[in-house]
Amino acid sequence: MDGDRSAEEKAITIYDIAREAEVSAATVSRVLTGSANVSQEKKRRILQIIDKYNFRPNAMARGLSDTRSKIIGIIAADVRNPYYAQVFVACELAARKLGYTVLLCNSLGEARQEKKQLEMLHEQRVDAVIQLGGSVDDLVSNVEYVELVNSLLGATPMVVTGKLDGTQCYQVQIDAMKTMDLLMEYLIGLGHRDIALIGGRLDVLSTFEKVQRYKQLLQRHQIDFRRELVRETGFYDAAGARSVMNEMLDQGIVPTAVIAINDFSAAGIVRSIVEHSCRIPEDITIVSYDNTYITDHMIPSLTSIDYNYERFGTKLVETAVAVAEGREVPKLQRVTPTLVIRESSGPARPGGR
Amino acid sequence: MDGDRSAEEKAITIYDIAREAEVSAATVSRVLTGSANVSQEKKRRILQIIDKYNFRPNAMARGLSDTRSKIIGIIAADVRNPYYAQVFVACELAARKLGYTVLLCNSLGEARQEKKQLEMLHEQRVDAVIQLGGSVDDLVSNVEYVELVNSLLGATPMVVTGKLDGTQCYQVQIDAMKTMDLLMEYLIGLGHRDIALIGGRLDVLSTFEKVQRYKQLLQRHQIDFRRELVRETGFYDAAGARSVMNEMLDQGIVPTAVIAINDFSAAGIVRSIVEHSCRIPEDITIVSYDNTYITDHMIPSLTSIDYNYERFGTKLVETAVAVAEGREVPKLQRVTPTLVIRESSGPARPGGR
DNA sequence: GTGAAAGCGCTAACAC
DNA sequence: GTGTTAGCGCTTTCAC
Repeated sequence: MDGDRSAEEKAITIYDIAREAEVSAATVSRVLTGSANVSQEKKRRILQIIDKYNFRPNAMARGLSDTRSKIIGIIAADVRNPYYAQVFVACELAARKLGYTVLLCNSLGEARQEKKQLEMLHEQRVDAVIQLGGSVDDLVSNVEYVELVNSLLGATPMVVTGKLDGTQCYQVQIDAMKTMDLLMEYLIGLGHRDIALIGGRLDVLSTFEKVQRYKQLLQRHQIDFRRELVRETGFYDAAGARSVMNEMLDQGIVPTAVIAINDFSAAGIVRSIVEHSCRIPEDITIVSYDNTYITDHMIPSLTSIDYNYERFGTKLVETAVAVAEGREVPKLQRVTPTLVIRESSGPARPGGR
Repeated sequence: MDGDRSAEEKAITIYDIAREAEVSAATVSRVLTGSANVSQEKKRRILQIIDKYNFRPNAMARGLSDTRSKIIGIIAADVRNPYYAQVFVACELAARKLGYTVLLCNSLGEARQEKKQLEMLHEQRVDAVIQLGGSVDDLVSNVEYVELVNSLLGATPMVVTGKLDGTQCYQVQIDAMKTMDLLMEYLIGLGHRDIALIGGRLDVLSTFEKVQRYKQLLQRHQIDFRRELVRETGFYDAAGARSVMNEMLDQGIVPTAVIAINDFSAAGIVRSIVEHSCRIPEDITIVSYDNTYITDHMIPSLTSIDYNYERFGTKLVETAVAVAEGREVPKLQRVTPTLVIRESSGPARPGGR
């Protein structure tokens, strides 16, 4: 019957269904939305025809009339980073439960892309946007982006995992201070005093907060802060962390423990340590952030900070949906991290400092 | 001025712009789309007002009138798997270049979700759907899904990374045979004859093809096929591969090389080997599929098959766009894999079999 | 319970 | 060049 040119077929509409069922389009719409009662008989007829053609209402037409797209836009820095992938999938699952769909964009760290994507999501009339990382991680918010967000905020509520100074964005943050507390208490409890902190950039909010907290905690435990033990790499990847760790060890600086800013960095650090013929955790303990599956795949497996991705995603989406639907939500919410202990950490080696 | 209830503001439309610029809506539309000439003066006025309000045309309304959404839907099995994450990002980048946006859904291996998502994408009137993995990987296609796809294919063209028997889907496949050729030639060239193949499920098309090819190649090189060296795990994760490898080694079966069905599996296999006090690659060589970043993060780093993700994504998207825009494209295209050699592979140990 | 008709925001003929 | 006018495919009053 229908050849290969089937792409040329006129799309079937609610009117086609109505005509064949010998009812009005309004009635078809009623059974589609369940917004009003329809007689059993007609309902049955309509449903059957819908099924016969595998008819699906055009979401654009629907969106035009009721102005709710039931779509949540998500701007992530890069889903190839398993941290974002996990948050994203958690969001998708949570959204699904609430009857929403998610639309994902990757900014790949480019501020310009971020702007374009936010505008695109707005054009798409998503009901809300969730931004995971990117410029909302900046210690000092980009003015241009703030302006754009402010101009769209009336139409499109936003929830971010960091902050955006000068905007009314909702925030769902991981408690960065708390993550450092967990790590440091654990390490210090194991007798570590020479604790390095490696990776990341200080103009990233969460990294900045971690370093601050790290210093506070050293002080609280009366451990001298050694500037040479804290190293930015500028990135959150393995290569950067590896070369910085190499540098450190080559300088004869050998901490008993190192905190990696994320699992990727940890991978690089582990390699550096192993190549310097040190054992993990006997000589050097290593712990990290994010608890992505990498932690399990490495040898030794990695002690890491977990955020409970499911809860994190749920909170992000619930907040977005609540705001989109006009309900009250606190402007700032926090997610509580936990520590997952694996093979890469142990008591400080006797020789210590 | 505008308090926190700004969400209640009426959205600004093309008519608002037109009124303020003292022109007709059509003229505004013209400058928006660039579809016709408008006098410099009016154009300037309009642009300025658009900018003033940060106005963005409603994509739904636009989509309703011209029936092109400029969106490509992507159904992936699970972006938390870096293989899919890499393909997806490659698709997103390629789509961006062609002026398209991508909408991602994760089926998470649930056939029911896949159906729902395909229907949703169709409701959204995406211009095409790209399906990465999931049921299109099945050796024998699911009848129900085939039916659904066939009913939608008229409206929504599909391109898949596997196949869907009984449909007119476009296919962009990785040449599975070729991947095995690369691996086996390399290993046999290094003197390996006891080559294990571990992980995955035989009812997955690409895995099935790999096993078939594996057998063919053994025969061609006059190496006896040893059934005990080929083990399905049912999954593509580390845990499954690890326990199967443990089993094998505990039975005293010690290949000189093992091919892991993907990088995750390789991670599990490496752990098993290390825990059995064997060295890699001196005692056992290990190679795998996908060349995700894991390969670089492991110690030793992993020799793996790469697909050139950028080219793969580009081909997927170009095919989808071409079909959506009514251009001719071959029904079946192939992507050529390459072998990336790292630390985990080397010559067969003398003791061999 | 059901149909007629208006309208959502835009684009695309069609006149002028 | 520019305005007028139909739709695009739905939902939703408003009568009946």
